[in-house]
Amino acid sequence: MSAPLHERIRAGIEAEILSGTLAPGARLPVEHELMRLHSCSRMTVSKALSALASAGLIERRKRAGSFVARPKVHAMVLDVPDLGAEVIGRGQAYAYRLLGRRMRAPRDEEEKLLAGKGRLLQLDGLHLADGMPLALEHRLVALAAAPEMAEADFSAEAPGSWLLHHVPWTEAETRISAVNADDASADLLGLDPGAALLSVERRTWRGGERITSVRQLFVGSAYDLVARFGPS
Amino acid sequence: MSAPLHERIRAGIEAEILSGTLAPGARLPVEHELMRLHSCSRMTVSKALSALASAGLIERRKRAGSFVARPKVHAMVLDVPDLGAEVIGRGQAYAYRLLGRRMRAPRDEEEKLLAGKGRLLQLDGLHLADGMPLALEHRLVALAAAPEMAEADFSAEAPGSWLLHHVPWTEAETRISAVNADDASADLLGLDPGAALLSVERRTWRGGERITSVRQLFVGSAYDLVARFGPS
DNA sequence: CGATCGATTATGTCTATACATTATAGGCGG
DNA sequence: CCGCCTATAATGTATAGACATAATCGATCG
Repeated sequence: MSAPLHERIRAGIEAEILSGTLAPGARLPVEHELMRLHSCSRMTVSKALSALASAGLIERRKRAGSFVARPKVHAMVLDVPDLGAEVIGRGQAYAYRLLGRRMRAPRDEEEKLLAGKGRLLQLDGLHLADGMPLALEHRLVALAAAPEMAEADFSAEAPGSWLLHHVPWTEAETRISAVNADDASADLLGLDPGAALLSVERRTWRGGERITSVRQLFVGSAYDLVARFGPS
Repeated sequence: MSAPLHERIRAGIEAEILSGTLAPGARLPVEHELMRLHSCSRMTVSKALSALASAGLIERRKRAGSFVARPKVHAMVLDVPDLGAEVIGRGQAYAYRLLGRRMRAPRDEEEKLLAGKGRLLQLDGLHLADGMPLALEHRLVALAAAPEMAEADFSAEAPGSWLLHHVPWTEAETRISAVNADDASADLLGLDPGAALLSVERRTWRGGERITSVRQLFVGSAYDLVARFGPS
């Protein structure tokens, strides 16, 4: 019942926008009007409007007033799951099987950029759900950014999960595409060659420094990425 | 040079967090300390801290102080592009070719849910970039939510773009997966049967009312979805 | 010794006011 | 009629203070 006043004002205007009562492009009451409506000070309505503005719902223009933003390119929220947690959350047994582990020097420009001054740790593995192959993972880690990783044991915890808990990223970029399985991948995943795979490539940074680069190949029929937008 | 004071304070603390100077869990100076440091009022530092808190970078606890949040970043931002704008942005020519258009009654439970009290408009089409097939689109629109759409002309503007500008959504859910092309789809996209396709299924709402449901099949090798997280 | 309870300290909200900034509208001159 | 220019109306930033709220620490009492 007793949410803060600025929050109630914000929610009220948000509801009017989402319901369409306030159409895109519509001008909403000026701050002094809202002050009068809610019998409060200007700082309070300003706080409500600032929140709406930073959420992209309205646009504020000096001298002109505040307007409902025209919905441009919408953005959605894509969950970046810890794969293990995700599988267990679906009630399946999760396992990670390490297939290969090498420490080596960077081989090309892209890898040099990742490695920085140090060497690279290459980790190949298989994610399993209820014993069935779910995804094939090829990962490169910059040892300069995560030196402790050279000694880590990945029989219990997958590298992705280990990294998330020890060297969390602050920036990341994900590319999602579809590819046909080559013979080796198909064999490891227990599929026919040519089967459709969902490819998720992710590069992560921590304050400008590259941490890791990973490519996960999901069995197309066994995994969906889900993104959402809206009042959760 | 002269960014607002609260913004400079916010940026300063953000930088310390991202660089690791302030480690996760660390307590940061109390508001009165920051007031003294920057010779400003409490409202100003409070504004800076509020921004950091709403961005999830810090956690504020009464009586205890403010702490750098332990990073449990699970979400990234996925742009939902207007496909035409996206293609043109890459410097290619964009076209949409309507393949089929029918008005009909809902056929199953899922479609009934979408249609509401009205009928459905089914639109099948092909997105082209520089004359090459980019994606096959199968769309169902609830005419109850967008009656004007029955008369719209889709030779100039794709249905997705039309909808975005006329009946913008407020909630959406996207499922992304990979599938092998069936014979008909492969033929329309100019691919061999079995080629990997990126399947993007999206359902949208406007304040509780279903608007449209679309499945886009992208040529796997020609299109990447990109998601980002981090200080833009 | 342990549980409870109050004092203290931090954040949370709000007011009233002041001045800065900026885009617009409308007037004024050419 | 057009272009400049200024007054004005809106938001943006900041101050100082008041009271609310919540959690923690420590002291007191059973």
